[in-house]
Amino acid sequence: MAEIRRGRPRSEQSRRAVLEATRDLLEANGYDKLSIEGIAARAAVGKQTVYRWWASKAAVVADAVLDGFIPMAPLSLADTGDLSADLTAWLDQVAKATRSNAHAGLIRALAAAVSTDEPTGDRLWERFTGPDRQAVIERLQSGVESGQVRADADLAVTADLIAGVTLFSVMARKEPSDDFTSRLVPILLSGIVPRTGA
Amino acid sequence: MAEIRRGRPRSEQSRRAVLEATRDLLEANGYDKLSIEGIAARAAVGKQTVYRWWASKAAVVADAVLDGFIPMAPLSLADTGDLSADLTAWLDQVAKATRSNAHAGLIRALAAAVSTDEPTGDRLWERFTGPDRQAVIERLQSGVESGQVRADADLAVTADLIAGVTLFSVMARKEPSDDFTSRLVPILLSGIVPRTGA
Amino acid sequence: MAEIRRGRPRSEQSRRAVLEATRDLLEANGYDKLSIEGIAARAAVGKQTVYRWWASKAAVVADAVLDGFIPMAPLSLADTGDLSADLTAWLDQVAKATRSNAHAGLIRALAAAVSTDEPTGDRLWERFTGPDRQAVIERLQSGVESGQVRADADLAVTADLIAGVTLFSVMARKEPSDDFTSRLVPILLSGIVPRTGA
Amino acid sequence: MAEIRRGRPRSEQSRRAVLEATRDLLEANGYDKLSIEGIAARAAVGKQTVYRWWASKAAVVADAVLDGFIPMAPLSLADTGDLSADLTAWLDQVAKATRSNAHAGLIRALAAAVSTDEPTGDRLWERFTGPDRQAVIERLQSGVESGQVRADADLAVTADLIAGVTLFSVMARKEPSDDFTSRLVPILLSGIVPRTGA
DNA sequence: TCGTAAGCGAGACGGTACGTCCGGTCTTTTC
DNA sequence: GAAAAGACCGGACGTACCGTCTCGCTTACGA
Repeated sequence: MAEIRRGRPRSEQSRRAVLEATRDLLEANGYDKLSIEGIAARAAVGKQTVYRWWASKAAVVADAVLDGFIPMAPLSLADTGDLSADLTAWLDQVAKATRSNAHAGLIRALAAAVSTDEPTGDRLWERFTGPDRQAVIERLQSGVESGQVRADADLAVTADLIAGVTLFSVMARKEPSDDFTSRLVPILLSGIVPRTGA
Repeated sequence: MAEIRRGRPRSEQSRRAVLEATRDLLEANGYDKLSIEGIAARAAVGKQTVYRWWASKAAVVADAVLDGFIPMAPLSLADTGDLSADLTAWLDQVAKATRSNAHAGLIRALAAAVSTDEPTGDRLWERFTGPDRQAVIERLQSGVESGQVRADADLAVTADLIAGVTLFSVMARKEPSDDFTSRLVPILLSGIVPRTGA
Repeated sequence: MAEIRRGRPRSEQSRRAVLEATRDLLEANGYDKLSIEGIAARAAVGKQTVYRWWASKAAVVADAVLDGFIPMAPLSLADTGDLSADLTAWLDQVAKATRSNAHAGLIRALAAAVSTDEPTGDRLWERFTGPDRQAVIERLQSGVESGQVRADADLAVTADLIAGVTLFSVMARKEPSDDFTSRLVPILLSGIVPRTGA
Repeated sequence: MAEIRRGRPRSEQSRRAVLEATRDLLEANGYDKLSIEGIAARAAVGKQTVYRWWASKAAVVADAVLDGFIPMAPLSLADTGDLSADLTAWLDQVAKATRSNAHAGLIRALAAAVSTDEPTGDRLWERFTGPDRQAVIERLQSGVESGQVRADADLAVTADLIAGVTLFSVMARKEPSDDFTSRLVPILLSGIVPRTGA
């Protein structure tokens, strides 16, 4: 069942070195000053070794992110029972994280990467936005069970709204007004709370 | 008031040639295969002439967009009196426009440009997202006057939600489900319609 | 007496494959587009197998020549008793052979190889020029015995003159004048014929 | 009449720097460790500047030789009236020069260059062997006038013999026997001296 | 009307990075 | 222990652009 490979096996050490170099250089200089040549040099690895395993700069960055070399702090979406408070707290966390220069730059870098390299972009995008989106959906689902969200609410669309507005404000480099989150949550929730009227 | 300039005045013909070349090459090969060298060559213009008037590739692209050399079809947000129908129609238009390969590529290109060049990016972003955002806000305001939207509704946040979810789906390269728009509008509206309950 | 070797014996088949690949590629692309990597690939042989047995590109080429994979037609220097006619005939043969594109290229390749790799170059040079040089000396010696060449003639120097002028005209890519050979032989002979004067 | 050149003119300083770097590196490491990359680096010149003006490594070397950056000591062929003595002296000079490691390496380098790059090779070869060959022919011609060489002697073929045997001994890396020159000259001369016999 | 001050196309300059090829070496499994 | 396979580091290849710098040539304005 296992694929039998002949010849010298891939060096795990080189793989790590490349990914670590990518992380360091990305932090230091940003995505578009990142170069394969520079990565190889810092990793003390032949350029060919990079080209052998990754198709593009975006692909290297994607692996660096996906394999956890570039820590994108996982933001926990608590479930205290109070959906509004939980969402507000989480969005404040997100706002804070994305406004930090390091992360905002990285996110824009990933946006550029996504723009440039289709297949890798897709993989990166999915892995990058997927888990958080899933967490949001699950929290909303929990809200359904506790009666804070009505049963037929469109959770997926709501999650996309949240992801979208977050992306938008990062890309726009907007200094968010302090109350942006607190203004946002009610609007989001009003789409999914149990109907109050007749 | 007007700055008096000595010496030979700037050639309008060269300016047009550069912007047209940019448009053609951007359409043909995409943003990151676009090069100043290539633009100058196709415009039959000295490289220095480009560098004299524009600070970066993103700046040239921005001018090409802003001066209408790259036609971003202006999408009209009608005011028929039925806010829900108007928004749905407009979002369908947007969805169609942004899914066309040409426009989606351009949008992602602009996203990359925004990521890369801060001051130009801001100008580009504002001019690019501003008018549509303004149109949405005005239509919502008209809804306030007609009583379809409550007076204290947070129009700006709602407009950002719309812009965000649109950007998000373009970047994600998602083929939108046919009913995405029709699922989206009720959620958006529920945040701003007059309160039905007590 | 014979060296007893342990382990798997050297593969004669690989040796032949390498030498044949060398011959083919040398014919096709010339000496300096020849690469060890290319030889190994065409011979379906590991690179290491080449490196195990040959020290350099020149060494492989040398073996290919010496083992007859690259046919350098052996030119026969007849002994009809007429030294002048024999030498003329032989030099005409040599001229014809060396002027053919295939052989001229090969000879220049060998010259380059000799320049590059000292020990192999020497071996190659000796084996390559030696036999013909020896044949010339023997024919001249036979001339001594028949009285056409005087006893104290300097046969070695004469042979070097012949080899030199041949190499020179190949390297110079000169199209030889038709009568070059017939002009050359009298001069060569005049240095070694029996003295006519007092 | 004069070619009107537009744009920035070629930098003479860069040209000199390249040729000087070539000379230095060639002396230091020999022809096949010479690299365009290395030349450009040492000359503090962009690689493209080298590629813009020279087609190959051989071409750079050729220009370096032809423009006198690589001094090939011009060997003077005196005319004392004694042809035999003059030739012997000159050949001793040549032997000494070509046996010095620096020169022998360079000559073999040029041979390799000639082998590799046809048009440049031809130019190089002609300029390199031409003047000496011409000097020999003129000295022989002078011998004709003084009666030491007979009028119908084949001076061109004799000059080729001399050049050939010189090239041959350099390529063969032969340590020349001390008396090689003194054995060579009589043979060469016997082909062209006035006939002594009937 | 003439000089001085830009702007212009052209194109060479020193550089950086590209993506590829090859040189030698090393490390597997297979024979 | 040799062989095929194939990854490793290193380094040069030749190309594409970067942003800068001269050139000779307009094209304006002000003295």
